[in-house]
Amino acid sequence: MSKSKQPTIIDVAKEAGVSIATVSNVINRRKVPMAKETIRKVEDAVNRLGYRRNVMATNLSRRRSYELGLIIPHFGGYYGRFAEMLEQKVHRFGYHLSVFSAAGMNPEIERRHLELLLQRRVDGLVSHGLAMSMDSTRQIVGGGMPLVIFNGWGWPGDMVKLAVNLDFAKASSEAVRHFHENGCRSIVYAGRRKGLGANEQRIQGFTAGIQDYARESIHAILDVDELGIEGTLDEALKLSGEQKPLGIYTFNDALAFEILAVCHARSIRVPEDVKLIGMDNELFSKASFPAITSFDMPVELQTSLVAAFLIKQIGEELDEETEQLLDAHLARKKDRELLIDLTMMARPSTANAERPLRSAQS
Amino acid sequence: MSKSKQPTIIDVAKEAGVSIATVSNVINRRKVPMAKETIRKVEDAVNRLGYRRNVMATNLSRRRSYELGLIIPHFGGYYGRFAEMLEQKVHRFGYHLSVFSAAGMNPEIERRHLELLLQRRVDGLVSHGLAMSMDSTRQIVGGGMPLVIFNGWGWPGDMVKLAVNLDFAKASSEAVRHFHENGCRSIVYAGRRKGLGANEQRIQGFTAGIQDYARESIHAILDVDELGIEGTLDEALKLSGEQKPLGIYTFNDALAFEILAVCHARSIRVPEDVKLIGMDNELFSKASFPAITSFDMPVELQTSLVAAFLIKQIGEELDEETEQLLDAHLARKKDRELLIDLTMMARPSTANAERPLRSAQS
DNA sequence: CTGTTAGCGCTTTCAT
DNA sequence: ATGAAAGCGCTAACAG
Repeated sequence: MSKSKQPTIIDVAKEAGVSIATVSNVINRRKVPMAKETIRKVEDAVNRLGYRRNVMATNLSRRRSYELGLIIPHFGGYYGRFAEMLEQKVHRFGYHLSVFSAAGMNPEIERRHLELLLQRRVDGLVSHGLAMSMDSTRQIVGGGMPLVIFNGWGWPGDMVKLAVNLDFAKASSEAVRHFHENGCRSIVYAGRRKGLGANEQRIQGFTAGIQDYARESIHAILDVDELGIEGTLDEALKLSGEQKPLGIYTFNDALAFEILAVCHARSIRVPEDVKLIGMDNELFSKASFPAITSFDMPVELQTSLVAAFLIKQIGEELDEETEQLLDAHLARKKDRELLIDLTMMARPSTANAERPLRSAQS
Repeated sequence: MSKSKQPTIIDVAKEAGVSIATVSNVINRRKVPMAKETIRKVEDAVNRLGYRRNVMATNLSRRRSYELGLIIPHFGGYYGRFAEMLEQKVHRFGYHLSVFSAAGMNPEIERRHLELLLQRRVDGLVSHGLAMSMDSTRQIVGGGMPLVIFNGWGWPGDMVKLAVNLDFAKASSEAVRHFHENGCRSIVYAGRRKGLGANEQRIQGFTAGIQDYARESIHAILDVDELGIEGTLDEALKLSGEQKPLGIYTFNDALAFEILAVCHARSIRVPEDVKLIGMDNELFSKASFPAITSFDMPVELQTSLVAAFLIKQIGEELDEETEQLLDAHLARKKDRELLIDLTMMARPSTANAERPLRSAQS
């Protein structure tokens, strides 16, 4: 047939008895007027030959890749869901999403992925706040690459146009209130230093929450990376003394879960003696015993906003609906940061005999 | 400076005062002899301009993409780890991996991803056994695309050259034995119909295990999709009658975990009354209370084999070490299927007062 | 409505 | 050791 394996646009043109320009036109469904008959002929030829356009040639010619890159720390839990949703969102605008996992923030792998993305000439980038180094970012953005960060704090305004962040601070404050309302007389935050910005947001919100709702309670901020699981629990217990019940708000569900296991092992009653609140609303927090109160992350909304903003920044038109959604949120952004509320899922781990559960259930 | 944004090889050539062919040569570190001075000049120019080669042009010219595609049902747990590891493996051979999640086996999304992969002219494909339809597969493989399946059963030999599968059947048989050795007098398998091939492998191994090790015990195969979690437990309990303890082997850890929660809620003692074995060795199975016995999946080995075979099929040379690894395993493949052993992680959920834990711990 | 043609940025003979 | 030139497959003016 032809030289290489797959048929090209030339083969199709020949088969259909038209020029390659015409083939290109019908393939791309351009707005140029074409004879119905011609369209049919071309489509027939395409099917007969099993023609499939070569994206590399297309993009080279168009000087656009219609590809967006996403860099996340790993594929698990929230990030995996985020990637999946974002892919769907950008697809609506005709873009494809290339997802890269930094394999646990390995900087070398991160650089490699970033480099590849750039060599691919992606039209835009979205990155988790921790996945990219300041250096890489500055260089890239300086080169004019549209970029939006999610869950990133402390980025200089000249580098990042917009960060779409989950409001961990607010959620943390709510966690304190929830503990307080459910009778906790001592409250601690068990954080992860390596959670970096996300951890700091929680600390900030926790502190504010204590001020606002539970100033008189015993409270503390503990570092699990330093104390270990058991050590953290020991310390919390020691601090609380007779001031029970003790509320422990953790960096994430995984941590809450581990603490719960230790409680079980030591016959510490949850929620009677210790109440637990996690973060992420992982499946196991719902299915554990007792089920753990947690915060649900509105991935749907977050990815919608990220996609909308990025697409717009690239210079594409948004549909009416998306435009409005974006505007509505952009209106209340402060300082290049868009905050998205988390939803508390109250569950038995914070139940109180005298009070029914409040907030969203599951 | 130049017309569009990014500098091209032409700009570099101009800057270095050489021809583009020369630039191409030094960039690709070809074996052709070049003057040291020339190399230096070119590299300087590259750095000065911040040149970054355009992959689309490169690939178009080479008529190869050096890109491999991976299709998985979703990014969670095992699959996410698989993707991450495979990416590293193929990178050693100079290939890049594009990962696509079929978003829970949505066939429309699957087709879209597949189509894109083909339009990108990937050099090879690896797919989860369930992620691709027979139709797509036949068409693609017929077109000469190298493909390797992992965890797929029942693929006709004309379509799939090799399937690299985890030996769920063997593991399931071991689970039965483990239950039996730890005193279970009734044993059930709680499966998921929608687990398809993977579920059938488990059923097959479970049945064989009963024959081999526990013929006299009460046993049954239950379908959780039909009975629900509670229903499954009820049924298992009813069947077992006075024949305690009851061993429940589940399709995966998530399921075991849910059953455990119900046991807690009903004050059924684990492992005294009910013993549990899961599959996947998820983090929460290790951290739950009691920790759940499970099977660890050797993702490292599996991805190594998948990568090695695929790369070889593409026609690339393997290094000595990889070649040997592949040969060693290929030697004991039967019928286009390569089986990989899982490792049991015995934990308290199957503990027996009279017997210490056996097998690998954690 | 359809065809001609000039690129897109890079690789790869083949000369020199 | 280096360069000229012919593509790779497709898009997008621009003519007709």
